[in-house]
Amino acid sequence: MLTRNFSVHDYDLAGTLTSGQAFRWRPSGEAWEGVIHGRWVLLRQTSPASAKDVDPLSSTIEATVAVPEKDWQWLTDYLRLSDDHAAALASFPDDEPMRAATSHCRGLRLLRQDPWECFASFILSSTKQIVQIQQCVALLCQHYGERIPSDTDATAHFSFPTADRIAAATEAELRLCKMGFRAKYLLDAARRVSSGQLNLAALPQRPLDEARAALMECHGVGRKIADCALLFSLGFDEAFPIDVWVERALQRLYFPKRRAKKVRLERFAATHFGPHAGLAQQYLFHYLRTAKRV
DNA sequence: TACCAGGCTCAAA
DNA sequence: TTTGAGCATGGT
Repeated sequence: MLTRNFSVHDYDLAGTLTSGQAFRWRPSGEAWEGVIHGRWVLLRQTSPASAKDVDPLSSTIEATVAVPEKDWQWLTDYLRLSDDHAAALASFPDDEPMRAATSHCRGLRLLRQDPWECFASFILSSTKQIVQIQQCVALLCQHYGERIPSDTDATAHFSFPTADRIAAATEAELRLCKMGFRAKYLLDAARRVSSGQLNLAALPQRPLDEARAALMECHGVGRKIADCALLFSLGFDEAFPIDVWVERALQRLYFPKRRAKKVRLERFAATHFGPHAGLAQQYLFHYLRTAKRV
């Protein structure tokens, strides 16, 4: 089967794919083109024709692949279609910033990406704009990924390179992908994963603090990058990455009168936002980046 | 031209 | 413990 429809509720596909958690999605007309676990995928969201008895939040995500699939669980997992989104929203603190963010970014969701791809991508993210991260990741895939089939083949598509493949490269070679000083960081992480010194697949079974510490053993990986990998790929829904945008949001919305240090914000986030703090964080991030005035 | 970007390391105070 | 320079690169 090359195409399958998924019924969804309160799901903003475009907002989710462009909210800075994944870097390989490109618009293709009304649809979105990307690569998930080495498969080329085209996703299109369609809303039902307006009618009184139709839930306005219900819609369909149509997925098209290039190679026939029997089992689509990989896509259900990636898009987290089985999540109880209403319960997650209900767990958020009932305060004005969260009400504004959830109202403005209706249907925003978390993705569950491949751990290595997610970790490597965020290693490349430091002091880069999202557009630049996308360009850098695309170059990395072109140089070190495997070419994969798509529906048109008008443009080449590539898988995300394995840690083994990147570990076999040199820092100078990686720098050709415009990653600058991050090349040595990516190489260090790839070597640790490739050698088995860092076992990403085992991290979900460990406590949050231990999993974070394991990732931060990699040179160039601090708490922010580790938390992104934990939240967007390893199933730690309580992880709360604090980057410049989220720090700005927390400062402006929760500590407007006095400047709070990063450690203070981390402690606040760990207790204030509940078991789905990571999703709350994504709402604040996307809200601040897309709202005209906050 | 100047500033900034989903940061982090390292040295100096 | 805290602070700030430096790191590559490209967009605005």
